Amino acid sequence: MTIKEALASNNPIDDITISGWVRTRRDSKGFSFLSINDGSCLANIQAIVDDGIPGSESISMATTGSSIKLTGQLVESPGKGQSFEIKALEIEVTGTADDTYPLQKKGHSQEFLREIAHLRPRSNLFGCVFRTRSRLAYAIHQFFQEKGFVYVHTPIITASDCEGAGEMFRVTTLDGNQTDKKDDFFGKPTYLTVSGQLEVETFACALSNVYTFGPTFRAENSNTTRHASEFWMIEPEMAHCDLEGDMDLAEEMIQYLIKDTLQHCAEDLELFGKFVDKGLLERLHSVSDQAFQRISYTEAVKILKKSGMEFEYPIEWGINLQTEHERFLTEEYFKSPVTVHDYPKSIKPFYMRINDDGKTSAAMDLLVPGIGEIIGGSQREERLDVLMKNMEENNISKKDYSWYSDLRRYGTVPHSGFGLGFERMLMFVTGVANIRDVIPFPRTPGSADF
RNA sequence: UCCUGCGUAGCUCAGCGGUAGAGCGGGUGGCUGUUAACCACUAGGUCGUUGGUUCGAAUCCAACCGCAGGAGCCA
Repeated sequence: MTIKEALASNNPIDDITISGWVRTRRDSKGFSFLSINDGSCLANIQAIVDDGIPGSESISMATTGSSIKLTGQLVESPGKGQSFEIKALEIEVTGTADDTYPLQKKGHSQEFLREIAHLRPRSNLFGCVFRTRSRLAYAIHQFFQEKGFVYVHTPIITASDCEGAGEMFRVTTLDGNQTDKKDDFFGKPTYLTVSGQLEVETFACALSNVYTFGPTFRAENSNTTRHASEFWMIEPEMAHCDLEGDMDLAEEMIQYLIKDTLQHCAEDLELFGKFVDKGLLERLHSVSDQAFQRISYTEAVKILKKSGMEFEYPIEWGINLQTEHERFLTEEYFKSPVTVHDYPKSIKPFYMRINDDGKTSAAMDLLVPGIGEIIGGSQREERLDVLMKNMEENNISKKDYSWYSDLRRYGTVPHSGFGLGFERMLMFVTGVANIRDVIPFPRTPGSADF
């Protein structure tokens, strides 16, 4: 039985077996108390082990970090702090942990725990983070599946080196002496994907509503709390959908995910609210209940200009919003998530649909307090002639991307989609400020341990 | 990649030119239905690395390495 199940019981249980890892042991003359955790939930279960029961001679080996198996009874606890506890009838120390075990009863810094990423899931904080991560992934599938979206697995190895964005990781079997790319495994240069969007568009133009959810790789040398070289991304793509519908879906999804987490990860969120981010629960409730703000890029620039704020980078129509601008909009001006739409076309990639004004693209970014951009999306250019012109202007090879323009050549439809950074969403939901602390084994420039 | 800060015991940190310290954790003993238990005793350190200044460097300077935060890029 898991500890979660045992603790959920309202009645004594005559015969119970639990297995887990010792968090603390408190010895008395004649008996010992153990706090045991198995990761099924945040809470530990307390066990009392009397001297003389089978296995009790090994109680001194049940140190912090060791693994044990207990058989006994679940009984009402005479002590304060827990309603039920286990009265052990038999104990077995499955695996010992000597005094080099790095986790202590006391709290550790997140920096230290990052260095022992193989043991940090045994800490309260990281147990909560990774249980929440699992539930959030499940909720994402549930959200799309309930709406009839089809889950598409786009390739991880790709020859599309474009989107204008991001440095890519080369995938190659060439050794140092071979230089001819024709000798490489795929006969041409290949990379790890930076986005499944272009490929998933082909499925949207067949199955209508689709989504991807998979790993994504960026070889950018970015060193921030919200960038990783390997992360997970969700990319829905909808046929017969314009930018308006795209923004509707993005906002509905964010609210759905927050509500789901509030409902199913209450115990974990309570810990985040207590130790990570005091305002977390209040913010999550307000975000899940209130309508999001929605403004055009042009309006955003006006607001920033009129704000009277001294920005390090003065805002001007035509340049991208800087982090400081985004933070001002979402954290100070609106104090809520903000969707900014219709950006200048010059700062957006070739596949985004050009608006009728000829100056802006049907693009949108969803900004949230504390993190900034959590979603980036657009309506795609569905007109063949306009797309070809965009490709020319952006120096995109028409030959390499003929399969992409074919979608406009054969039965083209208006379609839209966006990308949600999974870890950024998890950061928003948990209040954890560093992306390295919401990924089991984070990969960042200069660091790929474990 | 740029800017800033920080590397002292297993962990968190104090010391900031003159004999390396505390709390927690570990070990030993005691004690109690205990709750980050309590009490006593105890072990534990090339002060990130290399070089320089100085009679003398954990302390001042430089370079390098590592980590963190901010910026750019983005999700």
